[in-house]
Amino acid sequence: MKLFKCATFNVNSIRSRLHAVIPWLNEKRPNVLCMQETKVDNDHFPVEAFREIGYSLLFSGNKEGRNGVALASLNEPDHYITGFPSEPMDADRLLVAQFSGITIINTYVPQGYSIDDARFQYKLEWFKRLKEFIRADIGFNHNVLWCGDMNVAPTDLDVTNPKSKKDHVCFHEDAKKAFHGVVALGFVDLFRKHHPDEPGNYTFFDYRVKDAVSRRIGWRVDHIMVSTGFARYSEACYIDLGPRLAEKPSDHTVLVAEMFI
DNA sequence: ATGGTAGTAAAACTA
Repeated sequence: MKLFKCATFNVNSIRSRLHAVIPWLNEKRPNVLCMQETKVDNDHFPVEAFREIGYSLLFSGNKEGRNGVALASLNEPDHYITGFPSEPMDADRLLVAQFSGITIINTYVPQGYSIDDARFQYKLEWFKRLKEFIRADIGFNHNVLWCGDMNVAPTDLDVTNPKSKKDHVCFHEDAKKAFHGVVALGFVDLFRKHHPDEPGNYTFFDYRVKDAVSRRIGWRVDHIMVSTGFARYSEACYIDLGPRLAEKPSDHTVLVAEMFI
């Protein structure tokens, strides 16, 4: 049995976060790091900084400097896909990498803006499209890790003041239901498996809330969802605040899964 | 908190 470590991190601009990402990656050496909100187009992704410490890179951004997903890995993937099979492809939000025996799905789910906005309906639809994509094109005949910024806090344990957030796009009942629709395909929330009933564990702290981290005002919206069969082989799942200690941290934190393979 | 900050860019827009 070997350990396969997979991490996910919304970097909020990879070029502004290299100083925090590269030292962390070089110290912890996970097999895979999924990144979201890289905010860089494919011609300007800082691949060299990753290659210097022995990581291969997949990245899929856009020309507008928004969104963007990437995947750094110790081994080259056998195969990869960016975006959905049909329009709108959202290649800057979905990246799938196939390694021997493990499929990694890296998503940056649309935030939704406001529950009365068309972008919220787009978010709900996005989960439906993801569900169909996973069901039809990926399947569960092998080990699957679905990682990323899902922009959904699944339960009351996952936000600071649940009563005040019923109409928030990341906590509205419809958002939770859409998210759970994908989960119901056969995923386990790995952080919750290892930390059942434990409140106050957050992966996102709004820059606009003063001293959010020390006051524990945050959201658990970044997740590692593991196919049910594979979830039996987990060793640990934890939030790593390491990159938060750097100057100018991201508003998100790193989430790590350790799997026996 | 009907704020707040940080990122993209080069004035708003998104989170």
